[in-house]
Amino acid sequence: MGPIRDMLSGVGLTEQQWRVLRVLDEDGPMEPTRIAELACLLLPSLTRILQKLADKGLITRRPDNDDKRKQVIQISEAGEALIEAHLPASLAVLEQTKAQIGAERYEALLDLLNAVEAADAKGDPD
Amino acid sequence: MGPIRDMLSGVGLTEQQWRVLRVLDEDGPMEPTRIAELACLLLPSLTRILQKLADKGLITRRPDNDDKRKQVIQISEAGEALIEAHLPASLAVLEQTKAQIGAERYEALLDLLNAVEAADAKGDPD
DNA sequence: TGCAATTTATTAACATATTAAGTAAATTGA
DNA sequence: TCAATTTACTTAATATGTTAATAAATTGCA
Repeated sequence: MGPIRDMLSGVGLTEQQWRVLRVLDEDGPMEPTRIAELACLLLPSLTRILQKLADKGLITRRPDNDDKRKQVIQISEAGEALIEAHLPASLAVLEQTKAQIGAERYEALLDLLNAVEAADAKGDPD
Repeated sequence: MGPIRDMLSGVGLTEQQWRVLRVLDEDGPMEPTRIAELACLLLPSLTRILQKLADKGLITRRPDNDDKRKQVIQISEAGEALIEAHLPASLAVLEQTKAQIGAERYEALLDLLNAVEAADAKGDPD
């Protein structure tokens, strides 16, 4: 992910922070547990990331009225603007990588990674 | 790598510390820079890992006589004993994963990961 | 109803990843 | 020979990964 990281470092964001922002931009407001699933992060990591994104003014938080343990995280206008400004470049990097290794091999890679995850999960009683 | 990590946590080692020990056990004494290459670690990370392994008495360090910038890291007898005691279990986990996804698919996965690395390196002027 | 078990999120503690900067030793080249 | 550069390693600062502990709210069942 070197190229994408280079792009993000100019904006002062890490890859994980960027991933959280993208999830919120794509799927709308949601609680931290769901963000963690979609962004492939553990909750303790996400807690720190949300604190930083809130400090930067890229997200807002509010309590959930139905379940007071939960909160609702939402991307801010500043966050949306940031996504809009840099998403094209991000997608271009991904497309370039896919093109260089070939679309078919790219799909095959994703399949294999899922297979390994499933295999390890079988051996791991978590 | 969940299963291997579970095994190592019982010994008080992390995956990276284990990897460094294995490299030293397989290829003999060498300098930190070479260890970093073989174990896929950056030197700052390796510096701390070597400190911890030395604290545990699993490695020894001595200055290099030819080039005083370098040092020579060597696995200790305790380190060798630890490898000998747990290598079979470690290899068994790997073989199990390979068996579950299939040897051919396992090879294909390694090839694809190398392809991605090469593609990203091309786009990344580092 | 009352309480144990579960869920959600945070905090803490330790380990690694990454980048940048710093230091010492060795090499290079005029 | 000596200033400039390169190499080897360390230190520092910031961020995430991972596990465990904890607090608060909710759930479910005796």
